[in-house]
Amino acid sequence: MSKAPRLTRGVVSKLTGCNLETIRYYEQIGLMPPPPRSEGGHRLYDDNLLRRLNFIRRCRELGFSLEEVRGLLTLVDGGTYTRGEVKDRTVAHLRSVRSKIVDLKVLEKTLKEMVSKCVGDEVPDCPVIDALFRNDDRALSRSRPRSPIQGS
Amino acid sequence: MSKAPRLTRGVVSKLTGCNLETIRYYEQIGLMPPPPRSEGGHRLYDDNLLRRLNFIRRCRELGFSLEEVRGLLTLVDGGTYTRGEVKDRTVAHLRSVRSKIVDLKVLEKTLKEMVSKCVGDEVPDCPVIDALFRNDDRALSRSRPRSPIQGS
DNA sequence: CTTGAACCTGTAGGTACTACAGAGCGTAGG
DNA sequence: CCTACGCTCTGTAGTACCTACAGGTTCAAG
Repeated sequence: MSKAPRLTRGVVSKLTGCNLETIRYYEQIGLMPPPPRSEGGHRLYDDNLLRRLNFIRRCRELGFSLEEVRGLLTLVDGGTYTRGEVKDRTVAHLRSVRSKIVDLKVLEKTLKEMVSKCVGDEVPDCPVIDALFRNDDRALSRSRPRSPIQGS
Repeated sequence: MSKAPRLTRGVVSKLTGCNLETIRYYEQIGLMPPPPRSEGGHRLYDDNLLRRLNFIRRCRELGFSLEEVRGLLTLVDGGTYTRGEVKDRTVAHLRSVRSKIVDLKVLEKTLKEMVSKCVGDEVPDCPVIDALFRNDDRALSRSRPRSPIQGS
């Protein structure tokens, strides 16, 4: 029998890549529920909480603000929303997710081209991104998320 | 003949969706070069600067930290890097871009399923994201960007 | 030439972490 | 059982990245 490792804050931090202190912060602001504690008061997480934290962390890395993440989590948690509200919010999130995918694919394409050009002898002092991300249609309809991810 | 609109800070702000003050901030920290000024000292941008700001803004929305954006811009600006450095950095960026795309696609799929379930009568108080983003292979190799986008 | 919107600078405030100090818990080794 | 050392606890201060405001100047429409 493999013994299950105690999911303490430090372990969870390593497993998720989330900074140790940030875990406590997310609990403070109510993104993570307060976990059960040991006799002596140490936090003890479980798989559900681990997945939740993973979800939060990845959303942050994808440029969603804490409030947006909260919104997504509330959808999942089954909050006090009506059918219509849930659907509207989900559709809105879906739109912004798709917009991000589009932008990332453009960036991917550009970087890929840069790499292939770098095979040659010279740094192709490329004005590539100049051609990129011109100011297109979406200018006035952009979603403007607020989100930092400070790193360790 | 269509008259070209003067690209003042306010106009640029509206065109890019970037907060008025943030434009000045990016100039302060050297992400945007100081633009030419009018007689009276007002900033006057051009298409290049507009594209650059657009690029920065979108990168931020995609969860890249300011330092990562700076890195990307330096590649483009043709900095003082050697061939090898340029390539290594580009490949690294490419990897993180692809990782983001993967995550976003998972999220897209989940949200899509939620929407389709919302057609019915009930809010399907879905534990969907529970199954999502489990703690997979990448746990220890994650890139941990720092990035906020505060909103308007 | 007036007048109000847009811009200027400097500075203070806000969000989202991140690090530190000083004390307590927990467990492996003796 | 006891010690020792690492991990965790709390509160608080500091950092990164904006965002808003105050008090004054410029610009352009009328």
